[in-house]
Amino acid sequence: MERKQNYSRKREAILTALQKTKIHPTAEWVYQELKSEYPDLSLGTVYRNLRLFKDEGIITSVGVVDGQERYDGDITPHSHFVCTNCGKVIDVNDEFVDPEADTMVARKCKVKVLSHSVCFNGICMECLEALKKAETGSK
Amino acid sequence: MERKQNYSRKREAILTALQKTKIHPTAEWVYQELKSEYPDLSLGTVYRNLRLFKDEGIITSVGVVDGQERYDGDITPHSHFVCTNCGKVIDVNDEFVDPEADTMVARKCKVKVLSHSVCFNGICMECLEALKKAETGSK
DNA sequence: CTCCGTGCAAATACTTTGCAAAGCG
DNA sequence: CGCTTTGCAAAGTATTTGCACGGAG
Repeated sequence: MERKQNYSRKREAILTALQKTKIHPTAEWVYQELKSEYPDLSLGTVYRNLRLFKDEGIITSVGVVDGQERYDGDITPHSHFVCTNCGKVIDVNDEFVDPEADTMVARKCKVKVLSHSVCFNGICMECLEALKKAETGSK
Repeated sequence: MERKQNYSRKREAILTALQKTKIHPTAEWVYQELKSEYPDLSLGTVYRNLRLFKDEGIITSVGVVDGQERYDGDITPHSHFVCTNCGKVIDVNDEFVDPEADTMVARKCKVKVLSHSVCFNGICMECLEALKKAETGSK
């Protein structure tokens, strides 16, 4: 049973890369990240496996930011902050939603609620500083 | 020197179409909807104007569902439910987030929070029934 | 041999953009 | 007239898919 050699090494690596980072990467980022270690890795494989993981529920998606899907290897319940300026995604380690919300929505809308997500939008610290600098510089 | 834009019937129509519906449509839907009244309308114009409205803040986006952006002409604070089976988007007329959440996130993450959104995911009533029917039918 | 995972490239799907023409004021 | 808006089509970008090949059992 020691087919850890070549059995699904790339697949494993894709999952690990995703779980190791906190930047909520795009498929392209994962591809670039692993390219040096797996020079023959193809972008299609990354997409295929990310999709597979998502279907299996072992990873999740933050949604599409600036046209690219952002994946998250952390499936524990938490919220996200997305910078509308640079697209950065930051974890917010809190749940701001009423614990009864899912049930309430299910009853009121007559639907089956499987999950919910909270996303804050705004400007991250780095962009705030950069914008401030640009402003004072130009005026 | 007011920056008033030129009046445009098509632009007006695109906005009105969006505000009149509750289905949180795609650009394509808006295009199809207006095509009969404006036979020479082009999809590019729809995209251009939706983007314009969004930048102006007079419409908003629910996000990308199944690869297509879903727009919302209703900018009053409310939540959404998205059916993961058929992609339908339903308004949930409640705010489940702690009113202090934005401030808390801003302080904790050292960012500027401009807005937040809550999205519930699950199966809508129609899909539930269809799935149930298919199940009993096949067994 | 069979199966699964993959590289590669072509295909697809959605959205944006360049440009000339048309429209508003 | 100057400026905005549009149609059209081409371009651009992200993602998916078809197919044959390679490795493992």
